[in-house]
Amino acid sequence: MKITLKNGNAVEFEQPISLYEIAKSISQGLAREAVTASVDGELYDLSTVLDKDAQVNFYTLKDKEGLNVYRHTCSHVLAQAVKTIYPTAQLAIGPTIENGFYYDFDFKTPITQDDLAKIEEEMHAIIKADLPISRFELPRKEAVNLMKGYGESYKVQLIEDLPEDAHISFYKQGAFTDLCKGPHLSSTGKIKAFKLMSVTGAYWRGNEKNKMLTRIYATAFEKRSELDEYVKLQEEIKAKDHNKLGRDLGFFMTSDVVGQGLPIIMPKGVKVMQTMIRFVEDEEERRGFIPTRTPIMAKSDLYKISGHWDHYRDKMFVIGDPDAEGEVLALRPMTCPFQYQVFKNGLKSYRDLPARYSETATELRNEASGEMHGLIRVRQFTLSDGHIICAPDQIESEFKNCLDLSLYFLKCLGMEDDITFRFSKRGKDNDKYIDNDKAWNETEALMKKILDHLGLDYVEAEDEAAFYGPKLDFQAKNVYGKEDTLITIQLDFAAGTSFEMSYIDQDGNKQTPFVIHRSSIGCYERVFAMLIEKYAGAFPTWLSPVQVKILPVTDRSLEYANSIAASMREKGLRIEIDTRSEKIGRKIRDAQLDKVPYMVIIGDKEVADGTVVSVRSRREGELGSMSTKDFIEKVYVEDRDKVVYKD
RNA sequence: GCUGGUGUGGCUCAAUGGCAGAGCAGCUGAUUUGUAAUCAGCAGGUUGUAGGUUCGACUCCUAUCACCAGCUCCA
Repeated sequence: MKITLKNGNAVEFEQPISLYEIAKSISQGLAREAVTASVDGELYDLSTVLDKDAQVNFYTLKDKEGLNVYRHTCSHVLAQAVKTIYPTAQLAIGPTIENGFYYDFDFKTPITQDDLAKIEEEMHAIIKADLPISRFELPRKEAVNLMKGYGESYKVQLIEDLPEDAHISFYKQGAFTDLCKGPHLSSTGKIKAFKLMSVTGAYWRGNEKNKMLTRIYATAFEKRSELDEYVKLQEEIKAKDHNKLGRDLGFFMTSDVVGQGLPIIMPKGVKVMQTMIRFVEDEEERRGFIPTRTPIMAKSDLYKISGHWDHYRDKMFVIGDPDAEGEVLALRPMTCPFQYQVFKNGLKSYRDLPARYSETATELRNEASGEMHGLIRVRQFTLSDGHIICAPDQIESEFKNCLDLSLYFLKCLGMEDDITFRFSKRGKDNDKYIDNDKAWNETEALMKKILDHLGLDYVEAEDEAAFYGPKLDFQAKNVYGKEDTLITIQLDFAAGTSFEMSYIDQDGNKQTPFVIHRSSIGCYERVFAMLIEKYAGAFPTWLSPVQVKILPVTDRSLEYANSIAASMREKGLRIEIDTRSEKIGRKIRDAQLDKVPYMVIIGDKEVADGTVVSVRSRREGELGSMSTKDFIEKVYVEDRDKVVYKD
């Protein structure tokens, strides 16, 4: 039989032979280091015996495949330790994830973070015992019986979902057996470095109607040093968390008496958001958008037409008792139906199309109490919202314009490489979507055509669409790797009809327009949060709340410092002067910690000269002396041209 | 909403049933200083909130609010 390797070389064997022996025949080093191998694309234990021609790739802990096997074995060690300490706990699932693994348990009495040390200790004992790990298979019925015998009802459910004729594999180490597809390491002693990270809740099968289980998150690495490095990295990441840093830098705060999901943006944060908002509004105007200013609440009638009342009433803040007589108002969760009213005011001609409406809109959504997170998920937010009402033959070019606009903003923020595209489509078995197969199929096909024309690199996602149509989502990850939608462009086949919008075409016939929902830069709170993390609070000059801090060395230079500040403010730059009677080193330190892009030191030398300033950059340190005029111009240009640092 | 954790001055943290404390920040004074922390003094707390247990509660119990992690959700 012929075994072909990754490098194209082939090895011949007379007899059936295990993957481990094959590795050994190639190199002792490989046999020592390999932890798994793929055979014709599928991963197997090294103990697997081959008896026919195959393509074989070996993987070590340097490979993602190998590391995953290692971590998955560690998850079995965790499960075994838990079963040893808590024999009544039941096992659910224990997969690997990015950077580690988890295991879900059903504990009879809940455990806490403090119990992790005890579990870790038991895991060390299991590793020290170096139990050999062996695989065996059973037919479905026997597999069910085995797991029933162990009292593992979740495992029984998992097996029962497998096909009738499936041969079900188990892995055994010592007295512990777990249902598992594998592959695994050959013994528990091969685990060198692991750490239990946290204990949280998680629904069985990810369904909130099911029981909540206890999930233990953990990670494992080949070497202790790698684990330490990972833990250290996690701490560095934490330092960038907008929810901490944003508060420390005075960008926002929360208050117990104000309420959940209602952050208060502090003066410095306002400055950053205002800078973005002004920029976005000006650029939108340049690109043909018409600004609107619509109410933040409306009668429930409006939302009934749009369909939101039926779909999302529980997520809306309703004013007045919906079941009583009289008017019921609701705070707006979106701007769409308000802007449709603008379009409906007066008869529209095809010459009025496309009608591009935009608004910096305050919106309110009653998110579930556990969903709020810093500035990323809040109950009141500011959306760069907008709707384009257009003729069907304008959809593609308008869609492209929206995409161009958002990409331009992302570029100015330095975030263009931080986003991925998601083509969000309808879910087939979800009744939240408007029931119109024909319209869905046509609109999704249209969107796909547009995206492909644009040559956009996107992933398709089922069951992520809006209830009225498919959308293109711009996805961004926060500092912990959690993904959120930043910007979205949506096609809506329903609003034209439901809101009875119309325009008169060239032939004098009444036509129903098409609607594109879109956001320029998304929700300002969210993009602000992402930016805080991206720049670790040290914004590019154009976004910095304070762009230059003027530091007089002594009181003698105060007057000159004030005159420089005045001429800089004249240019529209944001300036502060540190007039405290502190030493210059102290003033520099404080300005640096406040992440101000430029410090200008004014001492007797500068006063005597009268034309120069001494400049220090937050990023590059001391820049030396330059003419006041040149420095002001430098900062002004960085501000005007939206200069973004690429470190 | 669910599971778990946390809540002590503006911030970081002490005080494990027995007098609420420190550093930084703040204020006042002195100092007038050249590229990451000058010195001294002063002031600041109903320990998230409301109940309860106790001779006595930051500490124990109950409820509630907020924050954090995760799950679920996210027009």
